[in-house]
Amino acid sequence: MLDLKFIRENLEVLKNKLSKRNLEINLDHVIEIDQKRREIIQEVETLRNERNTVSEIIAAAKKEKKDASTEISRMKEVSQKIKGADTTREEIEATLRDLLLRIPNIPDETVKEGKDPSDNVEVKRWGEPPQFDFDPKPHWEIGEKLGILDFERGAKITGARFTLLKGAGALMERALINFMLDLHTREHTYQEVFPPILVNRTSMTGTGQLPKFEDDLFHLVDPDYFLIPTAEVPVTNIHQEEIIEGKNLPLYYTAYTPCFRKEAGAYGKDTRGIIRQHQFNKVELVKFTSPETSYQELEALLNNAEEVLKRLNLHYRVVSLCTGDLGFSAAKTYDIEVWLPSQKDYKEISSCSNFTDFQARRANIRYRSEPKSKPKFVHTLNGSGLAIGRTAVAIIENYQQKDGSVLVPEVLRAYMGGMTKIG
RNA sequence: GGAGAGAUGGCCGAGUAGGUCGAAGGCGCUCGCCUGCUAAGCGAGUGUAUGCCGAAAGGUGUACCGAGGGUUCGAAUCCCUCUCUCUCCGCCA
Repeated sequence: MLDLKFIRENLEVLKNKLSKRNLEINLDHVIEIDQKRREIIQEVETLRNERNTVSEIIAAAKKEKKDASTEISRMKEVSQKIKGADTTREEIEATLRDLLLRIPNIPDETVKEGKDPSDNVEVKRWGEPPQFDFDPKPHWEIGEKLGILDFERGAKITGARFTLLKGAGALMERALINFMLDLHTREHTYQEVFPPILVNRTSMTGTGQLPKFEDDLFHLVDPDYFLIPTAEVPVTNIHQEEIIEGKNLPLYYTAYTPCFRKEAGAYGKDTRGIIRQHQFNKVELVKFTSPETSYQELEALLNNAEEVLKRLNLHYRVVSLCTGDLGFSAAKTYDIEVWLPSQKDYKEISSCSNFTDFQARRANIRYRSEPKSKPKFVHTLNGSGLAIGRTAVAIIENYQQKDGSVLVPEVLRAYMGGMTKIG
């Protein structure tokens, strides 16, 4: 959410900046509603002031046992007026809030203007694609043959885009989770948390999934809860409605959770294999920082996520998303894309973003730089560190052997009971 | 799921025959005084949000006593609904 005052005072600049995103936003309407809101507030407050003043007179009169019936009947009318005006005020404020919640974050200055993913900027590359003296197979063929990925049974148990992991496949999933959590907690000083994976409407609104993207979420009707699409939601909301002491910033959290996405609008995309599932595992990195340090913290967070791929010795590149491809809540985003031999292309495996004060304002997460100073909004950041399923895909494809087996990356062996090869 | 208790300012905790309560008192914190250091003591101050006035200091209006609604000229106080916390019982990984 953007600051209403900021919108009011920087309307033209803001229009220009938001126009770089690939969507329509009507800010004039917001200004118009805000104007109405301010007028009605004035009206209500003037009436209330009258009521409060006369109430004291009535109280004094009653105490002295004097008659106050004239004032009382006059205040009856005033109260009626207050009621009416207040209802109008509430309606206007609800409308305004809903409008504000649907305005995306402002892209950072350093984000390139562009329409779609083709305009994203590659900022770095690490390692080399592996060379094969045979035709590398896609992970679903390898996985099925090895008996570690079972698509038919996943679909039978639940439906499309659900997969059953078996044996070494399940083991590798667990090993990857542990490996990543250990790396981030022991070497990158993140605190491990395990949050609820069902959250309420307020939390979803706080991080920006609601009200605009309800169709992408799995929703429980009774109670009115949602399955998280990413650990970003519960972890960022840890400090919802809190004032953090400045000396405690920055805060680093890491969490493993399953994630659930409807993938509405992705029909026909990545239908084979486990690239795009309704349920997948992810280790997430979340930071709460002061506004001054958030961009350098973003670079550090990106490095922390990259480190996972380096240790697994998987070739990847990093791209900086252009304004048209930037997510709703983000001011700046780096995607890490890992090399997939079967596609001869890079596939997103992590997305690291600075949300500046956008989520903090929605979720009301503030900090005090000095013990007595006025609370200000923190900056929130997060990134995948990494998506587990897609990491498994990358390992299966990049470490595949001619005989159909898959070598286990060195760092993972200790986590898999010393296993060096699957198959 | 059943029965009961509770939710007040940074914390503890008063305040229920409705009116001058943004809210006693204590703790904590800040500033000052005092004491050869520390402690104790004394004095003053100490919530948030937002509008208006002011260069600023500050002044002033409005709202907030878990949330929402109702009764009333007027609600922390009365009524209803909800949420959360605690205790006991049941069930359960």
